[in-house]
Amino acid sequence: MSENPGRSPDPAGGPRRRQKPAPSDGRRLPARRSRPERPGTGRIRRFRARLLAWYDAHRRDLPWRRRPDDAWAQLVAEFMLQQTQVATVTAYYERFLRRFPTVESLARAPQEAVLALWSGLGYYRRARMLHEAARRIVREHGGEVPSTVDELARLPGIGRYTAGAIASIVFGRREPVLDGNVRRVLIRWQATDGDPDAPDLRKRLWDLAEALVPRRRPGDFNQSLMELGATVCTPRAPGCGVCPLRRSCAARRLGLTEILPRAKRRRTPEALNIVALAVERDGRLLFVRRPARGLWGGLWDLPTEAVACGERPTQALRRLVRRLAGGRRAVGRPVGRITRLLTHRKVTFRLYRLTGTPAARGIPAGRRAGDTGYRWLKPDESGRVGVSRAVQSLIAMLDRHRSRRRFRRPEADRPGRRSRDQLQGAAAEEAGEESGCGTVSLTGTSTDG
DNA sequence: CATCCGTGGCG
DNA sequence: TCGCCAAGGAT
Repeated sequence: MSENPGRSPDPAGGPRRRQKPAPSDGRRLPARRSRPERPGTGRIRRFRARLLAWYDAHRRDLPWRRRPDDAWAQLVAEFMLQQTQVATVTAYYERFLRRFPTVESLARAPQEAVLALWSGLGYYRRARMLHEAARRIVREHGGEVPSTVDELARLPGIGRYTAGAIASIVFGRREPVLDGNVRRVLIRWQATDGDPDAPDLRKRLWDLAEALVPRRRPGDFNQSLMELGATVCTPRAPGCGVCPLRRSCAARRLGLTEILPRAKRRRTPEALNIVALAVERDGRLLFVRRPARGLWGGLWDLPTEAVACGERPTQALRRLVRRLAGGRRAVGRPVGRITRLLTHRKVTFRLYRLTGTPAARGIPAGRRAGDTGYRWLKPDESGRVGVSRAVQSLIAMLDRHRSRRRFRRPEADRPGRRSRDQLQGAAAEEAGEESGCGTVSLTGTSTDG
């Protein structure tokens, strides 16, 4: 055991060597050799044992852990959990599985129903890919979720992480996983400097994860790593005092837990201004379908128009109304505005209500290029189709606006009683506020130039 | 390889 | 308020 020729990467640099301090000035630590791990070295055995013992004592009771043998349930969970936190997913998970308890049930379902249950969860392409994966599992695998990483990774929406997770958690295969949590844990454990997204570091981390995962209980081990990252080895203020790996953690020894992993630099989100129009007729609201690709792809949307750089929102509104009403004269009354922060965009919606009932009669006179349809929905029906959180907010704002107008007494109609949204929307409208520059054209929201 | 894709929580 | 991050994958 003193010699381990095939063993690597030793997180501490070697069986007997001490960990070299990680430079905090941005230099990288010397690259370590990464080769497949042979099981059984003392350090790695301790790592596994401590982590698994901790997991057995502290694992959270999560919905998908209650049916460990249900490959379909696990697959759904893994799709939902991609780039999404556990707390967010749990609200959607049970409802989705109740509606689609089997691969076949999802494979048969119309895309509309899938997106409706995904509404608000984000990254909607995942829903379409899960849908397609279910169909292919039925068609090509007899309805059984495949058990090897190679087969899994050929399915849409399944990459190396998800394939490893399913193979290990459901089928007990010795396959590693590397997600954001595992990456952070391992980077801290070995006090690795460098860009976590750099390919060479990624490869080394995959190699390390591969070396660490045991033959026995690989799924539990992988989950324990992720669980540790999610609950103890958190990005900020990690709970090192209760960490099962604290005795062997290089970052802790070197006082680098607050520094590692090195933060990614992100661009500041780009400002994007959108006018949206509420077109009401017979108690229904007009929705248009967004193009399948791009932002909020395939979801239903209110009619929108991008505000060009330097343009007043009202100009875009006029353009939108003209396009919808086929040149008819109609006006939009400002309802309010909302702002959504996306990963790399800050989208401001200004909502208007179309006034003038005759105008709504001829709508939609034409459709935008890329739109695949439109429909009129009653308020209680909007939950049945896929809509983004932004649209949910717009609808809620419209509802508040309506009830205010219906119930308020005239003397209550003073600025102090109006919501901030409406006030801002109205103020912006009156001021003829211009859109900020630097906006890009939103896919599917072309200015139909 | 870089960029794109949503949303919510946290300090 | 604001930046960062999350059980990533596709292009």
